[in-house]
Amino acid sequence: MTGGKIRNMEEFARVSGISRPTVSKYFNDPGSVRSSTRARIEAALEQHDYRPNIYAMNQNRKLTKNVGVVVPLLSDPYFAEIARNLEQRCIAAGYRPTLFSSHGDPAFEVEVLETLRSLKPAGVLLAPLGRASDRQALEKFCSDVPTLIFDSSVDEIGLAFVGSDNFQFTAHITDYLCRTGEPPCFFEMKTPANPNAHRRRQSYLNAMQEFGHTPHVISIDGEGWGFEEIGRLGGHEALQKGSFSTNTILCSNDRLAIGLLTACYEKNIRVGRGDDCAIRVAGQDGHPHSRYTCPPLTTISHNYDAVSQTAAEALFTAIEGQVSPWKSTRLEGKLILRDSA
Amino acid sequence: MTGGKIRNMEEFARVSGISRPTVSKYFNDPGSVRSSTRARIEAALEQHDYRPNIYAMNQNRKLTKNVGVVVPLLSDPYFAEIARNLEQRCIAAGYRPTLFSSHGDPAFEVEVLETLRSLKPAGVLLAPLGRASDRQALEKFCSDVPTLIFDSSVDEIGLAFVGSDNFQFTAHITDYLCRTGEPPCFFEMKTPANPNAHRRRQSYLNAMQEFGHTPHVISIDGEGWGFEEIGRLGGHEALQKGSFSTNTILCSNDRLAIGLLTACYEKNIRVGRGDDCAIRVAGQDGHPHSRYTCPPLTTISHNYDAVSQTAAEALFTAIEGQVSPWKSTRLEGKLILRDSA
DNA sequence: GGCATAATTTTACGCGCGTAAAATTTATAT
DNA sequence: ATATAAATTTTACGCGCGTAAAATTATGCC
Repeated sequence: MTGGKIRNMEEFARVSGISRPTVSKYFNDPGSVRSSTRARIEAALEQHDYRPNIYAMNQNRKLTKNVGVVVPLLSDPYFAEIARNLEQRCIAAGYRPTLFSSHGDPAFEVEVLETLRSLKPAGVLLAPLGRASDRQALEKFCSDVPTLIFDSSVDEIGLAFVGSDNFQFTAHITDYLCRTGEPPCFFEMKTPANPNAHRRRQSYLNAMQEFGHTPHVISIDGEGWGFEEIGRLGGHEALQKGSFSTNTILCSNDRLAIGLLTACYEKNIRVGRGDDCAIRVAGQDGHPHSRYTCPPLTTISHNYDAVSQTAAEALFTAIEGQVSPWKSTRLEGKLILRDSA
Repeated sequence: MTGGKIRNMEEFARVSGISRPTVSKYFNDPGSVRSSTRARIEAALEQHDYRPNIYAMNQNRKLTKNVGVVVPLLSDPYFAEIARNLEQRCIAAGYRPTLFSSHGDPAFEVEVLETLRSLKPAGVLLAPLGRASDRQALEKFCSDVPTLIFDSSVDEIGLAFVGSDNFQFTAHITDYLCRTGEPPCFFEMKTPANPNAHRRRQSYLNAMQEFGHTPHVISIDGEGWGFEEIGRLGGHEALQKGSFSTNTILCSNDRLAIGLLTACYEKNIRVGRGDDCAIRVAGQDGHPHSRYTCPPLTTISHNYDAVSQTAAEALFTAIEGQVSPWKSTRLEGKLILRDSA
């Protein structure tokens, strides 16, 4: 960084001894210019640290390099983690990711999509709110912007869907619980925000039938995204009423389980698989926090890396021109055995 | 939304019967045009749902309406929560917030600032990584872009600093612990990422001296932002060695406390203030998760709302032209009594 | 060395809007 | 009604870059 400040691409082209259109081409795709030219531009870049004006760039480009990443609730570490993962993959692939959270609010989700639309992104990685989402708005957005849906599926919209195999999740952990103790009952929200919850319930019912056990589902009240509190309150009520039919409780997700663990603590009920424990509790998701609950939570974890890799690559492929029919990819989870079950 | 698609402001101006420069003025600041004109534009807006091209807008505007919000680690729900709060205040004030996480990495923090710079933001709300931050890069950025520092202070850079009063935090909770049981020892990281940790240790030492007790600090090893794991491992070691001099442990922050609680669980040590409990554990921060630990964590909470409101307003005031000398605002925290101490 | 091909340069235009200055209209006060 | 200030319109230019077409130059190959 020596020379005076470079004001625009014209000046930068002059100092690097290359024509402006070629410089423009370089910034659009460094591989599209001859390697000797690329070397000269990069040498000049070291001297002058010029960066093209992104507004002027994006105004005229047919396709920006922007990628939107939208999650339902960024304050949920699960989504924060997957968003971070996706963000890094976008950067690595030469895109400019922008992060958005719907904050659990369908109206805000629509606003986010509107904002996103005005960003003219090359593509969007969208984890919809689910049940509460404005289907029509989503559909319209997907028809305008190349959108890959992840985490939670809403019909067959967008380019494709990538997420976890919730049937496998619940079947697998139900199997584990049945083999190691009393068959589990299933603890869930009556009106879950996320459609994955329905698959999990169904998978639980299937698995129990297959194993020859009688299923038992406890559906608790509660609206919104405060799952821990919903789980805690629902747990208190269920414990009070004796709604749990066995000593083993499989929760629809980890955050619900975390709330239930708190309820158990508050009711002085010892959780775990030891002889001195009254009940076993398991979750589903492999939530970043699940390692640190007391007891640490047995759960079945998303394959964060594989989900984000598959999702990101599918989007990039589509952006770069490969058209392929809508497809749903569901990845298996991995059982994580800890002390709670 | 009736009429055909509007391509640009020219067309929109035509259908609304207003000149383009006035329409432009409206979008820049709706209050700057006569109310009758505003009404006509807004009527047209209902009919045609036109939105100005943000790239063309920002290219020419001297000052964009963009505001960057940068936190050290978005997967920490504490930062996610404060980021959400700030984001909403920006929107309410008519700005366009963009969220960034440094992901705990000083090199990435610098990259974020570079990205931000090319966004030509009107202002930035920045929570620095702290000790690991590239001071020079931060300082240079602050001299180019109106930046308000929050959460963790780095010298006297930027427009101002807004955060919590860590001295008050620790003094207050230390006082509480002393009054209700054995005086606490202090559990912290040897090389904390965040400078607030130093203030808290110092405040602990001051408070203990003032109350006439002998302070005792346990400084544990560990690098990075995986505080729970650091707290858990450090907790195991300290418990093993009998490093805790009293039955009461005040942790430098909630995440460390969460890890310590897990260690206690794993060592079968009962935590709480009941007669059957061996030790008391308290945290600091009012972390969103602290309600759901087992036992629920006694802590002293940031005033999230007040911090974000003060920070946001200070930035907006500065953006809108009010120059005022650098100032540090530190807000008091509120004690939250739960079962752990 | 000559040729086909690819890369680059030249030239020129346009994107959608901000903005400034002067002319004109409208609102407000006297 | 008239003067004055404020808002709006007209006109015109420029921002920094993408992009297209044609002309030129460089590269690889036999």
